[in-house]
Amino acid sequence: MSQRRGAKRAAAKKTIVPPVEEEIATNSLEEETGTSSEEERITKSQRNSKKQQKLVEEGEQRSDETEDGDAKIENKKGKRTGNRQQKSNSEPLKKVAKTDGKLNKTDSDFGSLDFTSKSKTKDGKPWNLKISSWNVSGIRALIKKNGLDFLKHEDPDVFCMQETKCSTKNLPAEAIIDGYHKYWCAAEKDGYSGTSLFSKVKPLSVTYGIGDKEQDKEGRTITAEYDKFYLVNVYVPNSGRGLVTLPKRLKWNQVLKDYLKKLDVKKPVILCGDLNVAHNEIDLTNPKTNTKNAGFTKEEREGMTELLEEGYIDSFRHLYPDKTGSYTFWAYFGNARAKNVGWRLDYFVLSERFVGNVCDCVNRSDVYGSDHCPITLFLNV
Amino acid sequence: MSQRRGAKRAAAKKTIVPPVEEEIATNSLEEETGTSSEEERITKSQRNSKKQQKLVEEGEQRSDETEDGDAKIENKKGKRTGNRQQKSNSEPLKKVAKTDGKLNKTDSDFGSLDFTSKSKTKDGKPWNLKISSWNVSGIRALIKKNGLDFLKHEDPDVFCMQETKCSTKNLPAEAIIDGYHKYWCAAEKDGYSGTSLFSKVKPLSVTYGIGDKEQDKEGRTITAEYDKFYLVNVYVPNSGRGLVTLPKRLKWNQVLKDYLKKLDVKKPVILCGDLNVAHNEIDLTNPKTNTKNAGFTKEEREGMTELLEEGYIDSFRHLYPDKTGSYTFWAYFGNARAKNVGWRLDYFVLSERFVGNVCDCVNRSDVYGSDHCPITLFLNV
DNA sequence: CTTTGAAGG
DNA sequence: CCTTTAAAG
Repeated sequence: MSQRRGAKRAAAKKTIVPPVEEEIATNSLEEETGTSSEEERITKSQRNSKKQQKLVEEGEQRSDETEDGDAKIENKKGKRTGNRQQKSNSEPLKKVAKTDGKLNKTDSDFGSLDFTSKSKTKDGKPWNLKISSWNVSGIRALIKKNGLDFLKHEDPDVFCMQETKCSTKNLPAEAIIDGYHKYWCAAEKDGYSGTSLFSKVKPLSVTYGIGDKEQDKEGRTITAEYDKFYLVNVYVPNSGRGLVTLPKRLKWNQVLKDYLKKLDVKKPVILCGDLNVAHNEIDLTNPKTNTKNAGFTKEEREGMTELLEEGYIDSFRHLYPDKTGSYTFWAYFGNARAKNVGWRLDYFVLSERFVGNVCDCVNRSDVYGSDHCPITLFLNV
Repeated sequence: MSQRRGAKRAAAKKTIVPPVEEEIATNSLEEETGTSSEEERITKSQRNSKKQQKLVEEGEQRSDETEDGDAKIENKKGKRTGNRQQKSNSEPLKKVAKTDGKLNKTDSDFGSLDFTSKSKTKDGKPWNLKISSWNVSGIRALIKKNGLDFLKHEDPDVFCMQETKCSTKNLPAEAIIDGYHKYWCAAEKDGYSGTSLFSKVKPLSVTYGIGDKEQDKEGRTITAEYDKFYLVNVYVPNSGRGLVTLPKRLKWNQVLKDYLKKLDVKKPVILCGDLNVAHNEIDLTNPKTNTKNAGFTKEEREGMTELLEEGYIDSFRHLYPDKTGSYTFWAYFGNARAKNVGWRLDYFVLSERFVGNVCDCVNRSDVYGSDHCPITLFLNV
């Protein structure tokens, strides 16, 4: 069953129009069926020039919402391979979270958290657009823990996920949140990586990947074009234990930088997601002992610096240059989260010329369900 | 923590002596340290002629019980391999069963079950020896479900397990049940197959395998020699989906038959365990639809027939020739157990000349925790 | 420590 | 459907 969304907004913002269709893509953007609406309409020709898009596929799938607003998706019977029964497409998850055996906290106390914000731009303009980003570390596990209840409370206009770890054909029905246009970008490899973007307003265009044949197999990037900016949702490759994939990661950094540069000449860019690097010593609890570990090597940190030098701002650090102990990731082991032994790996990085539009940027460290917490950006656009 | 055992015996039987040591073997029998006692003493020379025993191994391990009878075993720190933390040897299991998400029943209502028996031999002699056998489908999972509480209630003199799926070094402390001599036979492949034998009375000898180099890598057989008989605990190879391992299985049948023959010339044999075959149509719910499935092929059934023709008795069927609907295995899927759509795959097969010693043979179909249920043999010896 | 999928049942 | 492991984080 789809979630019912209890809107609860503090400041004024532009009206959101519900008419909706959904896009699910495994490393590719599928045809749209629904009609777009409102001011941010996009022409057919615009949408069809999907440069980065790669059409791979099997198991394609789409879902249109019903008139009463309840998400309903096709329920094809899974084909049998031998005796092994395959899960049907997007059935509700049958299992609930095994709260019993968990050693780490999984439940958020949403009732006691405050998601409101009266933040304004430097010029005093109130926020009217909210973007959230979350490395969910497996959307199916998150759903079992009721982690997507976050959306009921945060109610962002745009929601970006990383590490969904779910092929399109295995998406549970609970992932089809009502009221958003939904875009899925899965890795070729089942259960690995994967990103998703939910948007109340239909983007002018949505593309997948950063134009690198190899890297784009891993479902790491979704770009949504809006009237005033590009939003790029990324899950940057982890450099791995023993830094085995550091070379791949550094190459990715270069390709991403080039990719953003091309967008930035057209419109301001908002890059969000898990950048898999703590930029400076202030961005993690144990800088001294982690210089040889993935996420805090010299090379990764320099990559972040080089990116910013292209003309981007780390919005959180821009607003809170001296704030310590504010992280977005805590290892599952060692009771790290309870001790706030963490890393700031998730960012909203935006074009310098857009920084005047920023109202606030917060790390939702009290929201559980993953080893990362969500982050939220408040903008006036 | 080790289990405390609440003895509750209905009929008289010979006294059991507690002094205890333990043997844990990965495909091999380790040196004993404890002193054997009582009438069934075994000479050093006898014990050292372990013909079938194969000394492979790594990760050897032993445990001696403390004076107050509480099982205590060495707690070597797991060595680290890279960043990956290995579990320490035989620590108590930290996680409890995820009762939440289970679709199948896992808890036995021991309080309402009757494990007593007034059964007698044909000649009217009361039982004085009880042997239980259970394919536990993963001893660690069973323990999380408190499945070994079965022992507190059944309180057998000998307990045979199949599919322990646990290398010796990963055995949880809860597996070290007090009051038994314990023998473990694990497969070379971690988490696969594996058998165990617990005995209140120390066997005259214990050997592993059936004398086949290949087959004996899989930890499928433990033979315990007693004064009056041999007890052979087996986990017969499954023929697999699509019968891919049927040839291996048929070879196994031959080797086992030859192995038993050699024992049988010395003493009567009791073969117990998961024979992975439903012998006749009466032994499964759906004989018609399963003739091409592992466990009910012509070849497997004939293998069972050929074994019995060597001079053995299927004790359950001998006692209850027409009893229908009495099974020892139900597939986890399709709610099979609740519907009693099952198979009789677990047996006590014994030498014809020993059948006069049988008092009863029962399938404990109300004991949960595995896809098999325990079976229990009552004997007068 | 946790999430995936795979093999095996 | 369930239990194991391996790979990845």
